[in-house]
Amino acid sequence: MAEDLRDKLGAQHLPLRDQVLAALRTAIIDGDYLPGERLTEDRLAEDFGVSRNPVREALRVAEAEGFVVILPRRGAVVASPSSGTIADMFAVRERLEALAARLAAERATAADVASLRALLDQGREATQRQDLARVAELNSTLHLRILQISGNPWLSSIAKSLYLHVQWIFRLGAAERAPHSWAEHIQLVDAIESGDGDRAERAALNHLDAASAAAYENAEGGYAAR
Amino acid sequence: MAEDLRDKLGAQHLPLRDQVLAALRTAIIDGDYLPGERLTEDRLAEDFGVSRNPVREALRVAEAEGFVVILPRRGAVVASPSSGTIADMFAVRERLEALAARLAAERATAADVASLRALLDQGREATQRQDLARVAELNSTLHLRILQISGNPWLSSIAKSLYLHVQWIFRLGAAERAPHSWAEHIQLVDAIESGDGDRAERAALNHLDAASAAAYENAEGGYAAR
DNA sequence: TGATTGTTCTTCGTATACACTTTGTCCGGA
DNA sequence: TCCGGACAAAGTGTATACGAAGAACAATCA
Repeated sequence: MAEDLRDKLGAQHLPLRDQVLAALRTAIIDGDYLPGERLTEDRLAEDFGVSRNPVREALRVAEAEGFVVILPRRGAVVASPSSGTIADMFAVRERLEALAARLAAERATAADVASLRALLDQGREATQRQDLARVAELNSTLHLRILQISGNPWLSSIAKSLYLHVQWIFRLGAAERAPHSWAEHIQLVDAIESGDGDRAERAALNHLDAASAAAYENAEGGYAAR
Repeated sequence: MAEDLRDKLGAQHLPLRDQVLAALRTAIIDGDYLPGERLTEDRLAEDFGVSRNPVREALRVAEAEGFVVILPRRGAVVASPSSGTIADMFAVRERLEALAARLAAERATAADVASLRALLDQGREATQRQDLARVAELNSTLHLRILQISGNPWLSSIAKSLYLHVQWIFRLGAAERAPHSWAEHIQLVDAIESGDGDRAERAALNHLDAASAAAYENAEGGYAAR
């Protein structure tokens, strides 16, 4: 949404609130703050070495993004993704990523495809090295790249936020599926390169189905603390 | 997302920041603050009769929702929806509302259908009275109700936010299409009542196509002030 | 004319204060 | 022992003030 303005002037200054937000997100995703855990403003301020104001502003955004729940007069707690909402999430993600794949197929330039191919290569290599963390990282990068190629800012920003939640939900456990899913990625990029929107959409749906099934299995374990 | 917690205790206290956010959103949607207009914290604080703190927190959320753009060290301006992003918006909305219609068809209870029918009746009546403002309002209510019936909180919250932007984009101009779109609404509710997911999805897509075409025509005029 | 400088506006972050809620603890009485 | 209320502690919600730094703009000077 209007990135054109954003990098005019006054850019490159990262307000503290944004840094706090980023730190808070990763802390939640990484499990440093567990679902259900109470997040008092003072404590966060101390953890991040800032005053209460930046923390408060970051918390409001984190709430809008669904990472925390704020109870009036009672403060914030880390949200708890229930297995019900996992299915819901994938239902939405399926639609969105299918659209992204179609748009990407219709709009991708040769350079776009090349960058996707490069990611695939790195992924294959990392898979051989059994470097699962790296594979997971490349996995995210690939999906976000496709979103970017789709050229639809709404799609991009919404799916990006969803994607963060996906990572949160199975930061553990799903790693072992990564090598498997990489084969599906190749199909997806092939389809995008072909420029065939229908085919790309089918490939994306196929991938999402498998991922969703895996997530579901994984979710049976449960992760909450409370 | 976790509304179950929300209405436990400490509820019913609406923090100022939420009131400010609501007021800000409607002010932007209603065109009181025009796209491109500068929003200084002091001014907003004065306009709403509060201190700067609640305003700042509301602004961050408004930014996350895409209503304003914040330039570091320069402040906030009302976002400008370009006709490019209108098409993008409808592309996303199409997918999401199609999903919502399908889920609603699959999950709607008799009471749900009855509430939709009631809205249709009110809409027909308002159309006869030529009360376009009321028709537009009922239009929103209907769509949001379907989202709610879908029972998917992600879908609901994302689509709701998109919907606000739709209203923003043609708060004027699209009103005259409302009576026409009402016929499509009846098709949609019929399909939901039938419990046939495919049919509901087709009805939603049909409706969205028409709305998107109308929005596009309407958008040619342009609305920005800058 | 064009570059530089200085002033002003505004945001950003910090600190502080205080009212009000919620929560937890303690104590006395049944 | 158990209950209930008083009381204190913790934490949020809001307001206010202040200093630092960036950005915009006008005035100045070459």
